[in-house]
Amino acid sequence: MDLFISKFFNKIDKKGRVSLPSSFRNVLPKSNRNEIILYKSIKSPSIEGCGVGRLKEIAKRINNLDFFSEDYDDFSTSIFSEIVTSNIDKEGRFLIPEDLKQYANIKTEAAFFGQGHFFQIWEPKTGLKNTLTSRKRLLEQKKSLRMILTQQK
Amino acid sequence: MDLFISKFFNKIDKKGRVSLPSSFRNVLPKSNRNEIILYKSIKSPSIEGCGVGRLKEIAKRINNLDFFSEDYDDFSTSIFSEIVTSNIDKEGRFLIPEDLKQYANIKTEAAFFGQGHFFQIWEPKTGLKNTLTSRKRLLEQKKSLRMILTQQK
DNA sequence: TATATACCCATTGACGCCCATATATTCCCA
DNA sequence: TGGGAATATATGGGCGTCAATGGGTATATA
Repeated sequence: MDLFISKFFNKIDKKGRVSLPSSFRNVLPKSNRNEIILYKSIKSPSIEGCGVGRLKEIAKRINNLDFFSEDYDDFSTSIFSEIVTSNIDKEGRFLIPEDLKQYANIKTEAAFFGQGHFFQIWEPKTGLKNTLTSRKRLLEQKKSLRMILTQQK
Repeated sequence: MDLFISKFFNKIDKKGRVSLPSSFRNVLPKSNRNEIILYKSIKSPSIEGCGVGRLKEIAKRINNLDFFSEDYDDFSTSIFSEIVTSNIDKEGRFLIPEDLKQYANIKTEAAFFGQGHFFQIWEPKTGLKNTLTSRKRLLEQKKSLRMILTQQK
């Protein structure tokens, strides 16, 4: 499986380490399994993460913008300076930078939610609450959801 | 990782030395890890820096501007004539020239912001303020930011 | 000679690597 | 097919290494 799916709840130890769920580790390319990138989610108080390969794609896209435009700086600043890399140790653990933990209000436990091509890290209670409201929103538009689910390609 | 990413806040000591963040040093080519170039940013009160190899890329981008426009001369002059080189010592530190420090209003601490193929050095508070306004501008065009971050190839 | 800069050494704290354990899962063989 | 062994995962902790920082001294340059 090459997608981040399912959810996991792991503890953060005294040193600040937390295990990246094993199934998530397996999504990372064999060529670079010991590094991930993390950044603040735009839409929610959570951290988003994925393999570094994605970053290179992003870099390429930004590089194609007009170098002397204001947009270039905005993208470049908001993305490159806000993204951090984190190394995964031999046991599959990594460190979440302090400011990101604060942003997501994460203290002693982290909830990992698969999102397909990336994943989110939440404070457990907040994350669970979010899945509920998220699902509720979907059910309120059940009709369109059914359309998507049953639609044939 | 071969990109300047994330942000770091380092102190400037009595001798004027400041550590180039370790991860930034690793971006510099192994062949020339003890020299960087610095110049005043055109768009903000900050210093931009990169490895000397990047000079060619800068030249190319300026060359792509309309040769007979006013911009051409202005950019060309403001950038090339202002570029300085700085040596990195054995401990990974370098000196920021006095006029550049003044331009960016840097006193005792420097904030390094990754920008992909180059980096910026800011007075910490000013730099943080800039990331906020920059992000705000982008959120006003949320769609385009999401495109860059989540778009699949 | 005075000032600036490079090299050397030292300190501190953070992080990576190694080893250990407990629990869960898979595998294998009788 | 049941049970035990091997394996994998999450978690805890010791310790060495490296990054950031401070300062002394030599060297160079004006």
